[in-house]
Amino acid sequence: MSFDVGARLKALRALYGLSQRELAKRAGVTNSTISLIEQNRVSPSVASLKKVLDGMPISLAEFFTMDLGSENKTFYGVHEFADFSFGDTVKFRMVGGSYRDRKLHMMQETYMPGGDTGGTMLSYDGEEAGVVVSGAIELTVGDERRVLTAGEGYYFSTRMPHRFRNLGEEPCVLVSASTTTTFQKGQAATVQPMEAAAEAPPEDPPHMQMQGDRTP
DNA sequence: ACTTCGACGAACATACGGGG
DNA sequence: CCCCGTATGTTCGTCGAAGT
Repeated sequence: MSFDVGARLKALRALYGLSQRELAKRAGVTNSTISLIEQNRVSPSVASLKKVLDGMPISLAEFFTMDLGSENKTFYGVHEFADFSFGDTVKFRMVGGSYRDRKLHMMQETYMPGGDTGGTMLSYDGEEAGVVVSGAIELTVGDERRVLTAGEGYYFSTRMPHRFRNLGEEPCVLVSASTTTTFQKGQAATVQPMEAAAEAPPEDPPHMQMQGDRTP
């Protein structure tokens, strides 16, 4: 993938003044997992990366869009979406990634055959709805599970543990919208530029309001 | 159609060497 | 001695091929 997940994670970890062990402890993973991700020697799943980021006050969406600046433009061309992917099988394109104080999270999601948000079910505040554009996707929400095909849709509370998987043989494309920003635990963070992190980690980590429970 | 088995990758536990 | 990041070996789950 083109996005350097490892480098960004490393910079963010430095930004918040955390060691690999400290972040691992907060996230509930091992330090070696953090190390492997930072070296780009593994391609973490959506669920795994979210779990790691739970150790810091930053969402998945912010993780991928924090370098896009901030501008309230209205129209977005094909090449003006925020692209991020997980391995080679799950790709997201978000419109308005750079929109200031964004309240809505609108994405075009592509799941290649075998594409999976991860074995660990996702769960966070908010609601999400979507429509399958092409292909088929298996959606598990709580105890419910269904394969949705083109033209079908879904709407659920993202507090419910959920998972997307493409069990078919052709890519699945869907368009989704969620309240706040998907994968987000709090409001938009004020994150300092990556250069600042590399040069001198701030004494006070960027502040953001948290909604979920979190160990200090 | 179903089961078995091997390959593969993610994640884990642990050990190692470097730097203060 | 402690903390750090990295390396290594192991476990586990998934997937596809082969056999019944």
